[in-house]
Amino acid sequence: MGIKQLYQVIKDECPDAYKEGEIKNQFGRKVAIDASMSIYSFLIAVRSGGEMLTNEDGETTSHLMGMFYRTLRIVDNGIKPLYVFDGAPPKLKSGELAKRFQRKATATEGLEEAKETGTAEDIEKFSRRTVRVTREHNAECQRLLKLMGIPYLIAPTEAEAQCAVLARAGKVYAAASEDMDTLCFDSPVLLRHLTFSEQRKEPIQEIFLEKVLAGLDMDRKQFVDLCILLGCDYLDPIPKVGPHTALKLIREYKTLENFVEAVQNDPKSKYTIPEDWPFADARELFLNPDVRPADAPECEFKWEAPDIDGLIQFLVTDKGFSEDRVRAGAARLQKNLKTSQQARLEGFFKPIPKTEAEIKNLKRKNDEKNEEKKKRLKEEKKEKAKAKSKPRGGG
DNA sequence: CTCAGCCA
DNA sequence: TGGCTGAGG
Repeated sequence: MGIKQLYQVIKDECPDAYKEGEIKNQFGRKVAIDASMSIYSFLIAVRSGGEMLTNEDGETTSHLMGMFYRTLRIVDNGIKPLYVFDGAPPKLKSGELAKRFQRKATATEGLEEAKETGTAEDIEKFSRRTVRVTREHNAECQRLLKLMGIPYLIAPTEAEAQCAVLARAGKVYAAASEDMDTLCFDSPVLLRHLTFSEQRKEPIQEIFLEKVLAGLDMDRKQFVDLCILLGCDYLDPIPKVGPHTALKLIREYKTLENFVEAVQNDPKSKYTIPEDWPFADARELFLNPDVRPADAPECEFKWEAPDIDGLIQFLVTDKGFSEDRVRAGAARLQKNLKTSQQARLEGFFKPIPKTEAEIKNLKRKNDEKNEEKKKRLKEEKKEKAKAKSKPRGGG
């Protein structure tokens, strides 16, 4: 889910706050990945004939397939992934969870109905909506990662928030997520489309929080308020408030307190605050999430050699994977561990010293690029507006 | 989802 | 090489 429309706002308001590029540019970087979110998407996407993959005993293997091959691909690109699992859900989120549960219940009813009367596509559609990540999925993926030599940690509550802490502390370069929420948790850098960029033609987006804040001319608190207005996972959206209005409202009222008060004091206001709208709680969740500090012993992690025999036992013997493929995968892990050691020895990760003149030159080039980007976006916008504008409005 | 194999 | 398709478990 995430913050609806936030990317659009950033694109419009602060074009220098993000970069788009290839996965190769991420070589040598450590990134924190929300494991539970990934598992969810594997359960939905890794299917054959609409059904999840299973071993002979009927145990689901989609999550292991996805986790195994995606991690290999990331590692092949010289990226060092650290997976972060969700802990307990935060209290406020239980409201949202209840809603999801309800959706799941209705989807299950729908599934029964679809099985009676519907087409194969209907059945498939409903079956995808009922997906839930279980304790077992998480535990099995943790076992897999351990065998692959890939580090992971379990967050006290939300993985996204923990990823952000690690990025903020410099333990990883960025939090990798599709979810724009990560910026609200104060991750300095957010990587989007890290994985599906190669297969599809989409570029990797690299979003820089500092530049977002500068571009919007907001402090973090205002930014979080903006995101809540745009619509977050925790709260119902306010009708009639889209990206444009949300921005305008925060600029005008500065805080959600002021805005809500203004609406409630104005019987003719065109906005309606939902019945149960604990925005201060939601804000608190973003500003002070329950996380492990980055220097806690639980946040220690390192990349190790894969346990090949263990992988064969787990994936081949227990889960029915092809031995050749698993061995080939393990070899890729070993090979990349070596190349990254080599790169370190050769000083790849050391910052390259720059003279004053070089720095100045880089800055100038950067500014030029940003100007170009701004211009280009402006023109795109103009053309869009032209295409939209009606022949005559009257007046 | 990713991989492997095939074909332009 | 790169896009497409079917298999993977």
